[in-house]
Amino acid sequence: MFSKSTGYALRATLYIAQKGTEDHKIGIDDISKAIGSPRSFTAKILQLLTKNNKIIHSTTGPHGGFYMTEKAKNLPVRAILQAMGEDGLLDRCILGLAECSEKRPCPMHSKYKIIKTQLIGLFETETINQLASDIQSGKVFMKLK
Amino acid sequence: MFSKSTGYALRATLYIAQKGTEDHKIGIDDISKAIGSPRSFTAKILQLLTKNNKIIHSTTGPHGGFYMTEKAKNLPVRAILQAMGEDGLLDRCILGLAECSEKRPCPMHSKYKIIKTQLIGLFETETINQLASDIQSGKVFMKLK
DNA sequence: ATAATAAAAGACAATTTTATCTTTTATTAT
DNA sequence: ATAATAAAAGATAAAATTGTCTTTTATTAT
Ligand code: FES
Ligand code: FES
Repeated sequence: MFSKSTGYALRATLYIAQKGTEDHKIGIDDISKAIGSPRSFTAKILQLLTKNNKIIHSTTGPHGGFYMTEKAKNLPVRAILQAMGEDGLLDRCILGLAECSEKRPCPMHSKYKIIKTQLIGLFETETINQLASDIQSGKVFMKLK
Repeated sequence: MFSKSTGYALRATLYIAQKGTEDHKIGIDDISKAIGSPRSFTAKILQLLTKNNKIIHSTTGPHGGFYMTEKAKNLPVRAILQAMGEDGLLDRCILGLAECSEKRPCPMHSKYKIIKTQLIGLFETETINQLASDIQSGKVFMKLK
């Protein structure tokens, strides 16, 4: 569905939401180990999330690291996709046409749009901290390998 | 969702299903113009579809080109994904975990699986010629640009 | 047989995505 | 002030995807 990068972004954000607070920040080393992603590459991705949409925050230096504000934790998961520039993917034509629209629908459109609506709804209604607390409950998981 | 290649594969196949019969084969030039895809690249992709799963057939020489048997036209659209090796995509974890399973579900799993089931069902139940005839009815479209 | 046609096959190139490594900058604690 | 820490920034590289171009092979019609 999404790119590897966006997968890392989603999982890293959920991890930070779980463990990172303003007075207990999480280092990139911890994060990349926890979610099973390449360290430096993940660092780049987190920079996007701090700059573009301020989903996560970071500080340098000792005791520095990544964390999220309570406000940001209440954002829908979709906000992460937006920060990664992959939000549009949810709206795309499943057959790869330039755009998915009612005006020039592809042969899959009428049936796919119902699914698409649910998909967008899912990313729109689920919040980052809902998912994060589900992980902490121990019933769901997030490590790659 | 799918790669560009798979998009071309889907659209090319639907075009061939519409226009190509054993005594009126369709040339790669015609196909790539019709669906708005790079000619030579599309040719490669069609080779996969002829070799791997025999979804489409082809002959060389004058009056040669691509066509489909009636049997193949009754295949589900999913068969095209399979031939392209992207069938697994439908089953993948939306957060990018190594596998999507009930045993180690990600935090999106329980809600996503309902959508996923519909998605797989859609590709499984829609047949190539159903979509192709919808295109011929003129109500739906398939050109990239 | 020969020429013409069209896909198959192969070589290569451009682009995008993913990944690694090094240097710099900001912050903290001593 | 200085050393230590950790992210930011930058440079570079590997891998995968997408795209182009040329040559070969198979088929048809003359
Ligand atoms: S136009 Fe193809 S899914 Fe909407
Ligand atoms: S495990 Fe993530 S969607 Fe099933």
